[in-house]
Amino acid sequence: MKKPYHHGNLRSALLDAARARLAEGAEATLSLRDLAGRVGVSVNATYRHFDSKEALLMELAAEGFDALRADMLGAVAKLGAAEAIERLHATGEAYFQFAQHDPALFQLMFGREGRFAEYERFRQSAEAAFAVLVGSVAAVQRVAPDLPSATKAAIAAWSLMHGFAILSLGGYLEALPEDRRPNVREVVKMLEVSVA
Amino acid sequence: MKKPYHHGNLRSALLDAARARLAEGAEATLSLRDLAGRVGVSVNATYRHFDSKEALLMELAAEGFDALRADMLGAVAKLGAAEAIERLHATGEAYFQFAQHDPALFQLMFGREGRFAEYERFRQSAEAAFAVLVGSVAAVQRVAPDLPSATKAAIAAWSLMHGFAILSLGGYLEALPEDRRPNVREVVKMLEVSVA
DNA sequence: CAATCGATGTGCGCAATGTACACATTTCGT
DNA sequence: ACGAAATGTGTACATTGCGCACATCGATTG
Repeated sequence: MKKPYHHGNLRSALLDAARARLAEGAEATLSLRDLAGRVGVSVNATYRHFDSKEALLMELAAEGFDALRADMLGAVAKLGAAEAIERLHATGEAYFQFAQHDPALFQLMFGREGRFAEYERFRQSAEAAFAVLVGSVAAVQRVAPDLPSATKAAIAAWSLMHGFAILSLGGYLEALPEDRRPNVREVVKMLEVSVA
Repeated sequence: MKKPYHHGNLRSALLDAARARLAEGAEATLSLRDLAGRVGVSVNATYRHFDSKEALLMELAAEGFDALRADMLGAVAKLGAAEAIERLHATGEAYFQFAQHDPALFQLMFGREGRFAEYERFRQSAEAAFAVLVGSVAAVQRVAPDLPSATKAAIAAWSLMHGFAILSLGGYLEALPEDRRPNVREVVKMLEVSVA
């Protein structure tokens, strides 16, 4: 049994390999040659499935948003029936956990100075993820999700969680003794006031 | 008048060139060869002043924190005598303006997944900048800056401003109509509640 | 004042990387 | 069955960060 000329589904295989490398924290050293090698294919075969390395990373980032959305929805669902504020807490905590769980992917999703925002594919996934947050916030406010107050509060909430995630990942808080820095739960609690 | 063999102060000249390139938004395409060329020197001359490209970027990022600190202090100073809460607002707004004014530098300061945090030089500057925020927050709380409550609130405040800055720069908010997204001032106002 | 030495700069070279171009192989629709 | 579309390979090139040997210069020291 020798390996066939055609791979079968190179595209997803490449993405899998890339995800694995990211999980190893090797974002900087992620090369197409490396990916192609792992999948057992020549470098240029990758260009049949992605216009460029950027395009491949963009796809990865977009899928990251899909996963983030799923995580947040899952966390809320697991609560079953609960107060709206509890659901907001769960949403925020899921956001933070996601960042903790796959820091490199998280950085990829946000760290390119919005260069990915040009891709429709990317924007859609990012917006869908954001919509979950808006929903949670709107529920707390007991208003329709498309009201300015809901989106504004949601952006504030997103900002708070996102900033905290970045600062945590970057190690900017490690200089402080543990009792002087808030944990996720404490930060999540602040969501309610910023949403009020 | 021909140019001398020795440059005179290559180190700062390189940093200036790098800053200029960053201001042009060319973070990704910032090469040592490019910098050396602009300064009129061979590539390897740079290695007499920086151990690696990373080291050069780290220095840039550290100086970024110094500048950020100066900006925040300056904004507060310009207020003269004022309510503590006003000073906190000014601090937060200065933070955001800094990010807006030099997005590439800002990303450099935070976007490397904290890889710079290993450098003492970097950590010191970052902490000094953070100390300004802690001071502003502590003043509002009327407590000593080294109390847990002050640093915790300061981290929350930092998170909020930082997250908002990143989301703005990344263009993640541009999908929303203007009247549905908060501006800096509105976000800054939320600092008081998260600090209360 | 000249010899010397450390600091600074140059040239050449290497391995890795993204990507273009020409060509090979396979699959599929008609 | 056969030609076209899809997919993969090989070669090649420019760019990049960086190492090594050597050149140049300013300061120190006898």
